[in-house]
Amino acid sequence: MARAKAKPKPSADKEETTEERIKEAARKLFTQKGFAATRTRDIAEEAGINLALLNYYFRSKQKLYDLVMMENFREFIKGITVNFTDENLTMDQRIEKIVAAYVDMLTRLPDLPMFILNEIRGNPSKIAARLNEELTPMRQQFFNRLIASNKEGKTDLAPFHFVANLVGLSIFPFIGRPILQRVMQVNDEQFDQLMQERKKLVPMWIKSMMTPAK
Amino acid sequence: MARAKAKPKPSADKEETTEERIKEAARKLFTQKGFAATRTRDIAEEAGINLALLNYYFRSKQKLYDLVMMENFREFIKGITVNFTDENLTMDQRIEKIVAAYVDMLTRLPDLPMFILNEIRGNPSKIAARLNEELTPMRQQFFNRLIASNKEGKTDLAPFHFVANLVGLSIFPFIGRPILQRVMQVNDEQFDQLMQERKKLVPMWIKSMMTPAK
DNA sequence: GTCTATAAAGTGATAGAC
DNA sequence: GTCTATCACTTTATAGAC
Repeated sequence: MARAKAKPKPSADKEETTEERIKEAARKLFTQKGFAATRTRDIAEEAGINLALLNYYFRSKQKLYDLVMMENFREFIKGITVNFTDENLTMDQRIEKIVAAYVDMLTRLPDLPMFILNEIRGNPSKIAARLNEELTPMRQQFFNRLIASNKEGKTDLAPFHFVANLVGLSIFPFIGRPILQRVMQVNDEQFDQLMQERKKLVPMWIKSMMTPAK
Repeated sequence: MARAKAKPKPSADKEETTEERIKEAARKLFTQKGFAATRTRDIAEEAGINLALLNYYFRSKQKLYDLVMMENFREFIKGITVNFTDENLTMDQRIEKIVAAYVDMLTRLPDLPMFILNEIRGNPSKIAARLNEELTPMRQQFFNRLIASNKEGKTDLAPFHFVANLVGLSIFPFIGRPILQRVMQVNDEQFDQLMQERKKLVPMWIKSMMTPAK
């Protein structure tokens, strides 16, 4: 959303443009602290540029935030949607892929889920449209497959509980990470190790939930 | 933390004092939108009083926030701690009580978990002290009991996974409620019904995790 | 494109009348 | 105790020089 690009800096390969530097600084701070708690001055400082440049490239704080927010949002649901479009997988394989995708993404971007959840809480309708737009085609596929799975007598779990459990078991440890690590006295390295374990454990647990021992 | 109490309003039973009205208005907005996004003017309006009164009763926005935050925090961990101090319960009964306590509390106070999680993310050290203080005695009891449970051959689940699963399955549906309700097309009444179901389902699932079918 | 300086608006907090 | 009016400071955004 830059106004002009007189000198797009055709310099070295790895060097990023000023516009990108600002956007990435904004993403870091917005994602960490939210819209209200982030000052444009902090973004400028983080990007190593002057405050005026921020308004030169992006018209306003709000515009910059909206841009970052939409990109974050797309990143967040990417991992989920991809693994539902592959027709050649069994339900069990799909579950394994989804859990692994979540664990990998959240290990990379630990602040993303809180950002998304806060954003949705603050602007239910704003995000809602985009959310429906992105997920609706997948939802139909998902329901059909779950119903088929039910017909085979594999489970009688309500779809809501199934999704809540799958997503909760995958995402919650990252959301509650600060509390969990402290209470359970686990360091960063151990935490990552435990999350890797969960790639195998969560699908196993999900399966055992569907066919309860009792 | 009122400065003066010249006229404590000795009026009718149900009528609340101005100080309480302000605090409850502050709790509502702070819990919903966080510290930075909440303006003292909004709190005053929500409480139906003038802005100056807020500073009369509570010295500053920060002081008022700290007060609300500590009370929220205490409320949040109350449900957990209570059910660990009762010596006359089996581990299974304890789990049932914890899940039920969470579901009931979060049905009443749906914004509490996000508030706590945001607060901890923003001020790791500030909360950390109080968190340790409140939970340390319980943690030792918990570990001992879980180890005892392991010795009986009931489970070999790592304590971290056990806690992450128990808390995640109980709390996550409330945290992800806006997304879950939309994606799964569940209305408010159905949601409450599903949460009541989980009071029985979650303990069952936790048990089945400990003795995997495979 | 990038900067300095400054306008314009927002927000927390207080003084002082009642 | 409660209000109105206002100060003091912060923060976003823009104007204009380079």
